[in-house]
Amino acid sequence: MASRPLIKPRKIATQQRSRATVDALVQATARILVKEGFDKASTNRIAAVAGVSVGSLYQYFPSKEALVAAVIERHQQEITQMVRRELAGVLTESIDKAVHKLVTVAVKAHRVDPKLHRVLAEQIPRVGKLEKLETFNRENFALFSAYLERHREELRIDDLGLASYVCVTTIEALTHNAVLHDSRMLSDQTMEALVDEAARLITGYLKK
Amino acid sequence: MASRPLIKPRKIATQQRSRATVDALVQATARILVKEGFDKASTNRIAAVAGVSVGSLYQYFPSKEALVAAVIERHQQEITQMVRRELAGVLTESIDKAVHKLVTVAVKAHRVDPKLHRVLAEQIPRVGKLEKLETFNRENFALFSAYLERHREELRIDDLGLASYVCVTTIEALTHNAVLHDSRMLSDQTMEALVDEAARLITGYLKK
Amino acid sequence: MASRPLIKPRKIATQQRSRATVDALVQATARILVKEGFDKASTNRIAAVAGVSVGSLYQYFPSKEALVAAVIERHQQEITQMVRRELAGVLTESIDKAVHKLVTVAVKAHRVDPKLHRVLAEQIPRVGKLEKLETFNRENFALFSAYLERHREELRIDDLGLASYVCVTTIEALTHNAVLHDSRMLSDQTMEALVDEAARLITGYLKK
Amino acid sequence: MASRPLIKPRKIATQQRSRATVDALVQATARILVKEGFDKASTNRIAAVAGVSVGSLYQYFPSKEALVAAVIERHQQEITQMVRRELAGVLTESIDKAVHKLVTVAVKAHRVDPKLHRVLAEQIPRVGKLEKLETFNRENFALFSAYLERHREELRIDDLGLASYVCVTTIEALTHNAVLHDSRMLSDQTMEALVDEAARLITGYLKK
DNA sequence: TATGAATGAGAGTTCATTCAT
DNA sequence: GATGAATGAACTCTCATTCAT
Repeated sequence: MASRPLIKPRKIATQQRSRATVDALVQATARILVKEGFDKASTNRIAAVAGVSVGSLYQYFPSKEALVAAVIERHQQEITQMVRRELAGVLTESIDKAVHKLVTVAVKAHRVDPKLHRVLAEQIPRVGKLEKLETFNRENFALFSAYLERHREELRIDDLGLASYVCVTTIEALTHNAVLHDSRMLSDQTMEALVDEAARLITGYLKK
Repeated sequence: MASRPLIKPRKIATQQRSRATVDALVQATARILVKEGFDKASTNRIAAVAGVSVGSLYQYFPSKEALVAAVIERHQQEITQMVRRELAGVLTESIDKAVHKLVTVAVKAHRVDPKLHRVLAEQIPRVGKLEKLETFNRENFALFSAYLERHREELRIDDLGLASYVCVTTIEALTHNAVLHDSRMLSDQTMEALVDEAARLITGYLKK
Repeated sequence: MASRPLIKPRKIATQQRSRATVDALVQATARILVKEGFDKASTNRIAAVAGVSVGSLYQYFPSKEALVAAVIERHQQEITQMVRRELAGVLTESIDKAVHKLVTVAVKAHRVDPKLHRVLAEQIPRVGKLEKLETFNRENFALFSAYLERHREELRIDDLGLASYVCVTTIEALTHNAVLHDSRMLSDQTMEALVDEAARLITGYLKK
Repeated sequence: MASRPLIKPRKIATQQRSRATVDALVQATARILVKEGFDKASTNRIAAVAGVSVGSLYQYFPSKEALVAAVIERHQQEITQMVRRELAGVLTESIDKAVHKLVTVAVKAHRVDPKLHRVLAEQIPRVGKLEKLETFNRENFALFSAYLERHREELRIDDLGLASYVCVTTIEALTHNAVLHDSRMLSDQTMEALVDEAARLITGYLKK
């Protein structure tokens, strides 16, 4: 994008190419997963869709598992970034607002790529190094703990870790199921209602 | 057709043998799933562990999928029976008691065969006719709705279906995760604490 | 059919039952072959359709091959009987008439059970003891030879065996193909034309 | 893309390897069919005999059926090429000569690979996309029709299609049976006699 | 004798992975 | 590096046949 000198180090060109190949592979994998399901996502097929050879695939990913892991990670990161963005400044907000925002963001997180999310959640066997898909847990657990810590005196909390666990797990479950399974039946209106209910559930639990 | 005392009809002998084979197969499947994971559960291996031939397997189960489905169903039924037993009479109990009981039962349900439950939840690709594992949903959803209906005036409920969804999903998620993932870290004491917290969460949500 | 004494020897009853079972099996085989093809004709399926157990099937037929052979033989015999009936007295007829009758009968023979005939001809691998399906050959070869012998002086024949071979093979081929493959396209009228042509072919060849 | 002398494009090297594999597979199939019959021609066995892996087999042939089809096609093409070569110029020849040549060629066609021809004709179930083996029909039907058309005035023909059908079918049947079944008994001398008889049969039928 | 549950060799096929080019 | 042909273990499933009841 910036003006470039006439000679670029080959290494960078190479790295760019590598990067492009890796991206293409991850994207192809995600695409096949969404469109045809895990069963159809063979390495040969992935390579073909990515426009590279199987050999190249194995140049960049040591196994099929690693490829799927990359898809999961990429998806996770997209979500994490979005959540971080949306939740900036939440620490200083009131409980009601904060919790409502949290739930809203959780819904939004599941809507980043719901089809992919569903496939990852339902079709990928959690075996080997393939971790559980955690939309709203790891990083957000910390965030939530921090919030609780900060507002501790306003809240009715004994065990902070336990409370965080309860809240984060609950929000994750409610929004995950709502978005990924019942979304056809759920109008935006009902979704709002659900968000409100979930917020009330958590708020009631936390407040003194 | 004539009365033949002392001699059992062949059909029963037959049914017994069949039944034994079917049982052996389902058990073998569950055992392999637990001990070695879904990947290792090939039809030949299952038959071998069951002590029958692959042919017999396919005499009773049209596909590998059907076998796994049978394992799921059997597990589901064990849980359902236990839940039914434990929850008899819950309809007439107070909210506090009822909800506490519900959460306690949910924990117990996940402890029926936690290893199997975990494999079923995490390693079985939800593809084809293989439904989601629902420990605490379908039948219990109805039960919960009935409870809420009955105690409606004592409660703060707008949308009964929505409230049921929120409660059932929440209890399921909290207990599922606690039992199946963090159980190593969770002492019985902490578990009790969790149950209390979950109960408080739900109770606070429902009460006026 | 005749009036029967009150007591029949059990052996006969048994024989009748056996006979009935055998018939049922052969019929079931033929039926499955016609309706679903050779691939679907497994011994278990045949037994089921015949209303007996696989065990019984093997009581009467040592192998699947034997069963198919029985179907072929039964079909062959039906044809042979029909041909014999229709061709009685042909020996004394004139060449024109005799040959025309022969061709007509050949067509009729292929129409005894054309669907079965086609399956037997096309789907049954001629392996082991399974012979070629010969509608119009073995017995009729002899008959034809006899005719030629008898009318030798009217005919232009060097090698009687060779002439028989030529005629019988030709008639068989022309009628077989016409009836079994092109019968949809062939109107009765065209069929008649074909019969006439075939007759002319053979007659021209035989006559001085 | 640039001209690269002395270096063959990779594609060709690749194509050569592929081609060799495909050839080996088709040859192996034919060999097994001839030597051991259709029953023994399993895909694994074919691959083994071809000196490649089953995986390679399925890289080039989508099914066992496709492999057999390839053998049939290859055989058919060999025959077709031979027939075309031998029959060049037949259109302008006299009836006697033309018909005699035709029959002679038909015999020769069946002698291209008689054992294979026999297996293909007798053991391959005509199921799915596997067509009838037609040594002397499709293309030659057209050729024969053309001949009759051209010589129509010299001949006694009403229905040209019908006449072609009669002649082609007859020649095919006579030579097929003679070469493939009775060839042990048939000396070259008898074979010549048969050819003469067949030619006389057809000629007599066509001539005015 | 009839039954049908049980057998198990073997079929066709797939696919993650390797490696010569 | 990139290619893609080749690999082959492993899988699901079938079916002619046997044999305990």
